[in-house]
Amino acid sequence: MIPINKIRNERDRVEAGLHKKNFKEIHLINELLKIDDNRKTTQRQLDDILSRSNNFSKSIPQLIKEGKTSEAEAAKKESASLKAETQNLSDELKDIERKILDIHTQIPNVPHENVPAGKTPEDNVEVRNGGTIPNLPEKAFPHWELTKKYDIIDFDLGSKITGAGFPVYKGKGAKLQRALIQYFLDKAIDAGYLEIMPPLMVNGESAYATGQLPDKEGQMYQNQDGFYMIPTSEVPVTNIYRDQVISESELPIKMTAYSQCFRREAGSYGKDVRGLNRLHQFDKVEIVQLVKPENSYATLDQMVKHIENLLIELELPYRVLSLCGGDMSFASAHTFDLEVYSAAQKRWLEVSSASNFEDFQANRLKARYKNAEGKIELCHTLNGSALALPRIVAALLENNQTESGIRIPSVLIPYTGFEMI
RNA sequence: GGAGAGAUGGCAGAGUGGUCGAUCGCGAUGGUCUUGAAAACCAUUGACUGUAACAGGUCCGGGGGUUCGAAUCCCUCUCUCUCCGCCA
Repeated sequence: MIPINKIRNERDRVEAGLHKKNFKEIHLINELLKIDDNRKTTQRQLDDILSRSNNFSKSIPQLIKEGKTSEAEAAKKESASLKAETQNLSDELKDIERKILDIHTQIPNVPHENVPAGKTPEDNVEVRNGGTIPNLPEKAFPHWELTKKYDIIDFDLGSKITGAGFPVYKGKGAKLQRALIQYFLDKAIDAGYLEIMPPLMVNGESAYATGQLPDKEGQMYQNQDGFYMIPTSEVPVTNIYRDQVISESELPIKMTAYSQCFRREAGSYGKDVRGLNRLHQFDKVEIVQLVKPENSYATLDQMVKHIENLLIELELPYRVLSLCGGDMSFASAHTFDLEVYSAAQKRWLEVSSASNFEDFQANRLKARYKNAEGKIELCHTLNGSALALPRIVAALLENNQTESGIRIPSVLIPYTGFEMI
């Protein structure tokens, strides 16, 4: 949520930004500010009555001590009748606060000024690319055939055991998963991230704090205890700092986590979901940072470079996209997507998304720090996939296929223990 | 799952109906002293809301109740600890 004071003080900039994000309900800004004004006046009325009631209450012990029983009784009556007056006001206030929250949670974050304008993925801007797209022979196989040919990932078996989108990794397929996870974690740890192994289920408060609730409820699996299976480790990891005030010297906080991720992906269909392209359960290594506001964009660049370097070392052709306003997620102020080219499918696959949420997520999380002057401010939060496995595997299998098998990039060989599948 | 005990400021830990937003200690910050540091001593030190700044209001795990007044009494939920049961 955008801090309300920010909306108040920089209203033009906020509205222009929301427009860029293709947000249709700009009128909500006006409603929010109006109802917040209402909140303040109601709060003041209530506080005033409470204050008077408190004064009567406080005088009672003294009056009793002095033996002024009838005056004490009168004070009790005064206080009680004032208290009765507060009932309506405090109900009203609760109602107002509910409305504020309801409106507030519908307003997305404001994009950074460098975010390109646009509404659809076609409007995203390629900022750079790297690697070379391999020239595969005409009869090159898409990964879902390669996985069958070498018997390394079994989609049908997963369907039998659970359902579509829950593949079974076997033999070298399983080893390749572990190798990638280990490699990604090692690189993140080398870059100064603290490894976290979080719970794979979270409660509603956590899901709310990072913004999965209320709008993305349908995307998560929920169990009979009301817990949600995490769609990304961003949720539990970022929630470590929920309701925390940390000291400035602790920043930046850098955390990385491997986890399996669970997404219902209701409504997906067709070639987009074939093979490894879209799964209900998948593996991902995530990087998360909490930083001082003035450093957050330098941090975003640094995170994108980190992810990019992984793709370079894996020898995959990639491109970095700056997402346009309309294609960015609700909470993001600036997002870079990294895509790799899957040579047999002849398409780009998103393998990472790195975002700066500025103070939007921190405001909901209440993740704050105390600066040098002792003032409490919101942190900026960022996260990125480094990396999500399935599409990396898809591209590796397709791009590296040869007559004699699938070549493992050299950086992974120490982890896999084999050079070919 | 059953029985009992508990949850208070960064930590530790008092407080069982009336100036308690909360004693003391540790920690942290500033200062004195010192070449510097340690020690010692002095001072400051919870959050949210609100105001131009004061004032005011709210918060003692969450929610509700009793009362003029609740950290303190009652109900409820969550979590932690001890014992029993079950178990990778």
